[in-house]
Amino acid sequence: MSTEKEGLKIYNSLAGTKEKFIPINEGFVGLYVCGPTVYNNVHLGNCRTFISFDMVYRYLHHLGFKVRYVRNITDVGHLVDDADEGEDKIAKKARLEELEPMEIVQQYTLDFHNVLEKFNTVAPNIEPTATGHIIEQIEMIKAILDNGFGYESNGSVYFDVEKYNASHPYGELSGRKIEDLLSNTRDLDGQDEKNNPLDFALWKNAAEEHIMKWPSPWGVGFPGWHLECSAMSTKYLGEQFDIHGGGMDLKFPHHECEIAQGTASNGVSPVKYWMHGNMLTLNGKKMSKSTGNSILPAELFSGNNEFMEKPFGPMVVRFFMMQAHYRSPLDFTSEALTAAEKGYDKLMEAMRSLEVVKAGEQSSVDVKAMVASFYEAMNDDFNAPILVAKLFDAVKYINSIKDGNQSIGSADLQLLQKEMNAFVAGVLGIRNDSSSSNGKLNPVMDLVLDLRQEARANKDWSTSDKIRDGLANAGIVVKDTKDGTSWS
RNA sequence: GGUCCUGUGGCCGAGUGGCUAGGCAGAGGUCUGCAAAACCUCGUACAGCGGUUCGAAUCCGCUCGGGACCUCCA
Repeated sequence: MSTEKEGLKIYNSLAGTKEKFIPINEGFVGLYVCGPTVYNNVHLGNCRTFISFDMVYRYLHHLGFKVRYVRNITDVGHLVDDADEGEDKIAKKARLEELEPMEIVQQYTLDFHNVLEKFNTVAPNIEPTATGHIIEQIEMIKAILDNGFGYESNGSVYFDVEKYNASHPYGELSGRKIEDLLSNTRDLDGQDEKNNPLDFALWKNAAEEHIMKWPSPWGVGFPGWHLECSAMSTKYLGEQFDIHGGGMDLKFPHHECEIAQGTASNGVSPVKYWMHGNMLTLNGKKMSKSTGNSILPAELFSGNNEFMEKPFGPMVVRFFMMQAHYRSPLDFTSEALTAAEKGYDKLMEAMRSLEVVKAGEQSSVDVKAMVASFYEAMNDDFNAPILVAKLFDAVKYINSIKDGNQSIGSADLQLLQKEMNAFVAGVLGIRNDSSSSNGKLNPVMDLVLDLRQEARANKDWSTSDKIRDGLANAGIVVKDTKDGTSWS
């Protein structure tokens, strides 16, 4: 396993190229992923990012790294827009629904966990909330002020981008130049507090009627959005850690600001490898609630939506996502999902066959090379679609063994079983969702198929077909193979 | 308007300067009482136009189309 660990390459957004992954502390990985702002149900686009980084986490873990995986919950500070009176997203939703802000937070945090559980994602090791780290955020602001990269204005504190840029490149992650940013700045009302439109809030002064507010050295207020990730990643992963992930749309300004905040407070760039997942589109267009072009996971699973011809299970959706690279855009259509569903069924069927297939004298295929190709694919910047292709090579091999056209030695069979399970269930996070594991149904099916077998032995085709058609109507497919009859 | 990404066979999607992933769909075949499944065979695709090269879909330029960010967004 250690040799595979050496070969991992990661596309680093900061460098714009694939780089060999060298952890700061050998054998350990610090991984931070920007979590959701819990003011609404997560939609499928949000889920893609979390599923992508779940795969990243799973593979790192599989390689034998001890990973500390931190993913935050944003429950304060995320403003609706950038104007000074911009409303907090949580507070706005609370006002609209006449609920306490923390009721909103609770409701949508539960929804988020529930949905991710359905997608079989592994829970992060630490899931900190912004409201739980106000003190850490205040401390970080102090450090930034002490180092001369921030200023106070009317009870708010802003980050001085221009001053920072004089000594550090602001925009290095997103490839922006401060001059371009300045010339493109849109006029927003009520930005008198800032020295410069590019400056971003570290602490915002809160008005009397504001519900979510805390005392600070600068008065009563609440923390800026970008700050929470910096404060919490520093607290749990250190001033500099290995991997920071998030959606592409967070690259600017959010991640750019995190680099600036970390550097301004701690003196070091906070992250070694920046990873960005690409967007999920629906019928060719970006998912967006405002235009109605979005779909919630629950609507997808139930089939209660206007976009899909039928319901799709979470594992089919996950498999579909794994067939595309995390850095590529992916388009979600009914047709593509239907195709993915068949591929998923085929893979699951082969996984079952792999458990019952018999070992022979020797292998007709180089199984070690096959397994090596799994690692090779994933080591190349987590190339899950290539891995899936390689897994289907194995599927073909397994089916051929079953048909007696190929053979496998017992040591190789054990190896293949172990690695296939590790990659399908462990790394890709794909589990068998089919109903065939229903314990109560199994003895009934054994009986029914036994009766059908008797009829077939007597060449009583009308009876055997009646059973088969009846089962088909109930959604159960019967397959006659050389080794007997199976169903699913 | 600015910055950047992208355009692959019927569909979805990898990848590479020359050795032509994979899934789904389609055609033919083997097996089967018939099906289903499985297996075998079949598609010479890389937006368009130029250029570099012995050779490009892969590099460069332009044109057209799609997308992201620049303002909240996974």
